[in-house]
Amino acid sequence: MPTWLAPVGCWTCRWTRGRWVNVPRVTHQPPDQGPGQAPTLDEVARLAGVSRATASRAINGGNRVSQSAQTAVAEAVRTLGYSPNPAARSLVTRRTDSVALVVPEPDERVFSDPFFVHTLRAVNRVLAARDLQLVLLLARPEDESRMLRYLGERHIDGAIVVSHHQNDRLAEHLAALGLPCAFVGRPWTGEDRVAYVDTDNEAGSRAATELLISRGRRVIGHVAGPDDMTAAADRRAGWRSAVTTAGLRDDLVACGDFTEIGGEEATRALLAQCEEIDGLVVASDLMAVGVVRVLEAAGRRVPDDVAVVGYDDLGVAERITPPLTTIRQPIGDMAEQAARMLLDQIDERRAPRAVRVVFPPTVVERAST
Amino acid sequence: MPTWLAPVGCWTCRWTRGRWVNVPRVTHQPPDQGPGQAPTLDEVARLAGVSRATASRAINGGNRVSQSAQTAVAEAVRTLGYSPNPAARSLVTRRTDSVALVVPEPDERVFSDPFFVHTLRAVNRVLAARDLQLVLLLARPEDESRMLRYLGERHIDGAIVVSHHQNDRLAEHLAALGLPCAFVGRPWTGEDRVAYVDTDNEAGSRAATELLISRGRRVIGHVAGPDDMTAAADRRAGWRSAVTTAGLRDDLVACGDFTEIGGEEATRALLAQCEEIDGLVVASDLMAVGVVRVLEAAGRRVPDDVAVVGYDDLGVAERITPPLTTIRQPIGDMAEQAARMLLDQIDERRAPRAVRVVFPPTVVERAST
DNA sequence: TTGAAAGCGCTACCAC
DNA sequence: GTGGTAGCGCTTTCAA
Repeated sequence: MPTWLAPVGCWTCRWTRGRWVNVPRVTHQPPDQGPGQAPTLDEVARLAGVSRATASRAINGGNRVSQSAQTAVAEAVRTLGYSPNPAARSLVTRRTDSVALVVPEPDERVFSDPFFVHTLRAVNRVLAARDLQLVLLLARPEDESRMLRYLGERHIDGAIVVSHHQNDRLAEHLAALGLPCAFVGRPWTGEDRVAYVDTDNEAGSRAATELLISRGRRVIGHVAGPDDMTAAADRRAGWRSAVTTAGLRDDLVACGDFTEIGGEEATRALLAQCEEIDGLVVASDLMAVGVVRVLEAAGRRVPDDVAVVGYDDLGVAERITPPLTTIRQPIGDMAEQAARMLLDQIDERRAPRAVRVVFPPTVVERAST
Repeated sequence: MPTWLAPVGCWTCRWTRGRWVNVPRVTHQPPDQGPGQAPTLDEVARLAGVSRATASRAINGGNRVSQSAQTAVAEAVRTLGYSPNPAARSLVTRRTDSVALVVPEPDERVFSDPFFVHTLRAVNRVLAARDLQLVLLLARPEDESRMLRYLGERHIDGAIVVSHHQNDRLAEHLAALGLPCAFVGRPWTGEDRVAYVDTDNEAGSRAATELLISRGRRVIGHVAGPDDMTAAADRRAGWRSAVTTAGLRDDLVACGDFTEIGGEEATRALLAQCEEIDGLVVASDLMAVGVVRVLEAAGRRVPDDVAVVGYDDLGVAERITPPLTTIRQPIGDMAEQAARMLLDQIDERRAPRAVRVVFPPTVVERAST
């Protein structure tokens, strides 16, 4: 704690008119009603003049409850300001009505990449419709075990996993737990034990490369994503397959980390390796931003000297100069699909089924090729 | 669902070598152990040859438990793969060991603004140390009631609220619920009923403006944040106070929404209103990025023709060209402090106390002034 | 140091 | 339709 910070609850240090002044803390202590003993179902029932069982039924959908009882309970609920205790409820229903979105990434990246935002929104949309609460589980490598413990304790009814890496054995762990789950992006291992959605990254990247080839480019490099993600590996494979088939160089690869900075560094490396590069297939639009920046700093015009294709098409691609040709993956649809697959498992109350759904990528041509 | 998408669980549609092929779904159904009846404390106790009470004590810190019982229980826990049922536990302890981070914002903004990332990380750091789980509650205006319900049901032990707006009466609601909470940023109303941390936004903005004045700028505009946030209002007040004191124009204000686009639009408006502007005080660095972009597009050099000061200093400011002079607020410290204030309340198990802590802003000079 | 037993607040079964 | 009642899995007295 900075030394100038007064002890909480006594003084406030305020910077006013160029100097520090101490201001006595303003405390307005409300009539200390404590943590306000919440009303229980019992009290509701009593007030409504019915039994606990009837009150419970009335509150949960009102099956086999008379109109009069229904309204009496509703009235009692309102006057008491009652809301059911979720712990008690899930103790008996064995459902928590919440679902985790597991993101095994250091949090910086999560928030800089539009990929996550889109996923999150789509998932949230599906869940909200079912009145399920989404719990975001950001697990940096160091507290992976904490996360696994949380999942194992069944705080949640199921999990959606995105951006999963090679060394987190999440798919196996979740399968072993028998916890309903769905992956966005093919897992490295255990892919036959869990449900997942993916796009055909290899085909997308191959299409990107073939586009450059058809435009007459002959020295085509690849800015790849992190080695430990399947999407990155597949995209690299797609590029390689296309350049090999065309009889072009297949050694011009540099790895980035799906960030702008990563794209910059990879491009510098590639340029140092080979000056004749006239095309670049980049594994994400965010990296492509860095790629273009470095190319222009190096005096190469895009697309005249070097044509660039990105991947994702989540908004950045069309905002930069020049607007980026890219491969679109339907993230929203994918995430929605994953959410629905999860709900299916939860509803059937059984171990995950290894369903997989693969979405098609689309080439989106703009000005960078 | 797109028409090309095969029914889940039957076929997978895969784009291979330029055309669509249907691939039969690969299903590996693990021996259906159902949702794997989790072991209970009872079974642990039986296996360890002790009573449930002793097992419970052994698991929760091991007070008043013999060494032998302790190890026997530990052993049983391990072989059974036991983990306590959180619902049952919190039913009796009346604690859920999780805390909400409430963000009443449409989710796009949350993820594009580094402010949130920094807050999130700081809060997470404090909570993880205490083994509390953070639940991110993103509440767009339309499902605010859903969020309030969630809070009212006591799924969580307390809440940290950031980026709170004028019309969500969160402070009152939380105070009324008697739910422990801490705000990051002064709430509009109910500020005498809840604990909060803030920076002295008015002083910071005044300092920014005075810096421009001391550099000889005489026509100083302000790109303000959304009207319904206290930080924006305070920063606007700081600018106004400084320009008025100096006898300068105080009508050159345009509102943005704390995004780059918002900054662009506001700048265009200001430029249209007055061509002689030679200084701009901008309420956030993110907006300042847009401001600089529009200024340069309009042929004004920064800082030669127009000097610009931002606000936040969370990384963007130093990365753009020219590096931005800005006002730094210690977000990390603020969020940490808020988290600690919340933990204090939770530990004392009583209604929130209206403690407030105000942090100082700092002028950081770079190349834009 | 231990264990029996009393709940925590709720749902769901079953007999009425 | 309704209400009594048996738990859900755990912690926490309290008496031994």
